Formats: sequence, C-alpha cells, structure tokens
Amino acid sequence: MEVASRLFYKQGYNSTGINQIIEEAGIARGSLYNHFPSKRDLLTAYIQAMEESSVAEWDEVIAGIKDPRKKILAIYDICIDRQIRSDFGGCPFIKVGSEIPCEDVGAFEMINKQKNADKSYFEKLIKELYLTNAEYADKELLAATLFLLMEGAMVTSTIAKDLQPLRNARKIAETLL
Amino acid sequence: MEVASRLFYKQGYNSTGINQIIEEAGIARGSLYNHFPSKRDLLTAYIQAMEESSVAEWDEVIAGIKDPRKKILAIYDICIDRQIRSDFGGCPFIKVGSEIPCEDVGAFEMINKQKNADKSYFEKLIKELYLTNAEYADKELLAATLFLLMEGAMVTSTIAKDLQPLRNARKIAETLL
DNA sequence: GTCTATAGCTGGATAGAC
DNA sequence: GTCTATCCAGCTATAGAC
Repeated sequence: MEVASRLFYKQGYNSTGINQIIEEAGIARGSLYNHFPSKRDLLTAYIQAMEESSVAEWDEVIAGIKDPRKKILAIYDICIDRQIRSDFGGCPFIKVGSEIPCEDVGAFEMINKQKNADKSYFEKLIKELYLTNAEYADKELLAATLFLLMEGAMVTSTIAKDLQPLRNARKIAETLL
Repeated sequence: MEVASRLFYKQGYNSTGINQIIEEAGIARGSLYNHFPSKRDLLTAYIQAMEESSVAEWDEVIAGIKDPRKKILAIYDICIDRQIRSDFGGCPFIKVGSEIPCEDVGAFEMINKQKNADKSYFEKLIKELYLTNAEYADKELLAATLFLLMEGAMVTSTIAKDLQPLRNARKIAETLL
C-alpha cells in the first residue's frame, strides 16, 4: 500500500504510525504485515518508489526537448513545479536522510545512490551540450555546480516556503551554461 | 540541560525521548519539566543555542582575516571542519526542518530566520569585497549563489558522508570571486 | 491471505511527597 | 526546586480465528 508514501512524505517517517497507515488505507494490521514484515520494509519500498517516479518524470519531460541547454533548465522547472504541487514538501530523500538513524547504512546507501544518479543525469546533459565544444574542459565541475545549486535551492525553498531560491538557481544555471 | 542538544543533533528530535535525556543528564523527570514545560520548549532552546554558537564561530574566524575574499572561503572551511567534527552530522537546522511537522510555524520561522542571517552574512562579505568595484552589478545574486552552493554541498556531503561536495563548492566559490 | 485482539513497550506529561 | 511514582496514549509487532 502506497498510501504510506503519501504519509511518509507529508508527516515524516518517524511521525507516521502503522495505525494511521492501515486506517487510512482501509486494511487490517495483519494484511499489511503479510506484505511488509516490518515498518522498515515499508520505508525501503517508499524510497524505491520515489526513485523510480522521479527519474521517470525527468525522462518524460526531457524526451520532448531537443536543445540540451533547455533540457537542463527544464529539470529546474520540474523541481519548481514539484515544490508547488507538494506545498513545499521538499526533497523526499533529504527528508528521510535527516530523520533516520545513521546506523541505518542500507537506507543511506539507497539515498546516496539516487543522488548520484541525479548528478550523473546532469553530467550526461552537460556532455550532450558540449559535444562539439571540446575546449570546455571541466564538464564534471560544471555538472557538480548545477547539482549543488539544485540541492541547495530545494532545501532553502522548503525552509522558506518560497520559490525564489529555485528561481535564482535557475537564473544562475542560465548564465553558467 | 543541553545534553539534549547533543542528542537532538545526533539522533534527531523525534527519535530522542525525554527518558533518555534525563537519564544521560543524570537529573529527574520533574526537574526537567520545571525548566522546560514541554519537550517542544527544549527544541526552541536547542535551535536558539545552535544559532548563537554558529554565528559566534563565523565571527570569531572572520575576525582574524583581512582579505574579504579569504573571509568567504574561510566560511567554507568552517563547514568542512564541522562535518569532520560531527562525523557528517550535517546542518542542524535543515535536519530539524525535515522532521518537524509543517504546522509548527514557530520552529520554521526560527530556522528560516537563521538561514536568512547566513545569507546576509555572505551579502555583507560580498559588499566588502566589491566596495571599490562598482561595476559588478549583481552582488545579491552572487551572494545567493554562494549560499545555495554551501547549502547544497552540506546536504550532499551529509548523505554521501564525503567532504568532496564541500571541497567542490569551495573551488567553485574561488572561481566565482 | 485477511481479519481482530492483544501483547509488550515507550512516548510525553502530571501529582504530590519531601 | 528536586525527587519518585504513575497515568494514559501511542507505538511496533505477533497470535490465532476465520
């Protein structure tokens, strides 16, 4: 049941109880524990589902754009749109990473994997952009910049409940590209 | 008692119980509730204490440096040092912001105030740097860039348990200045 | 496989002795 | 003001009927 996802994202993992999940999902306690042996397994499923839907959304939007430069800026637009849709809920992975105990190595690895994938996504688009322009040496640093700006803008936007940080990041990206 | 601060930072606010706090602090339940009527009040005190110690550390380090450019880079060095000291604990304000319910407007305002102060700190240093150079128009956007890079690098470093994102951010800042 | 009932514990908070 | 004892609600998880 992925009503859990909604609650984990909105309220946080620790603040969401099994009771609430089964109640809102309209199922029984035992049924849930049959599919997910523990709450922790629900978290794993949640993170994986978010990973897949996130990259799927990026791919989908990118597919309709030809100019690599516009592709990169479209990523920023997606994030702006997500913040609006989620009422400034922020990045689900950063949220989870902030509340799980650091002993939970497995969860951190999943999150880290996802963030590395995002960064690689930027690298891929940067390479596409500078395919013909070999003189631009430090493509990786540029991708890292775009990624860090994005992450910083997301957390800042979430705390301030304001889109301006993301718009700023987009503007900066525009001048960098 | 600010043994609570240590636990809030290390384990998270939600994951830290009153029981553990009084136990590790070696005091009784009632004593704590005399000074702090609720756990929430402990959180307020925690955030304020972190705010003060953070800005104090910045001021202290900055005071020993003359070149404005080096001052800004020193801020990045402080953050690198903090990540080492805290074993990649990350920014306490972002952590708290990720786990408290969004209804807690008071907490969000405190955190937001602190983040705005950080951003203003960058703006102040930028103005100092470009005092004689009036032609550099968009000082605020540059400060915003430095701030967003810092925030992004902090969260990324925390998730990856790696200093490289912060070192990258510092390198980027060097080229921007 | 899905249900109810309940175990076993820990959370935050209060009452009242001293 | 500091202590101990205790309340009650909530948590995760299990047992066992159907």
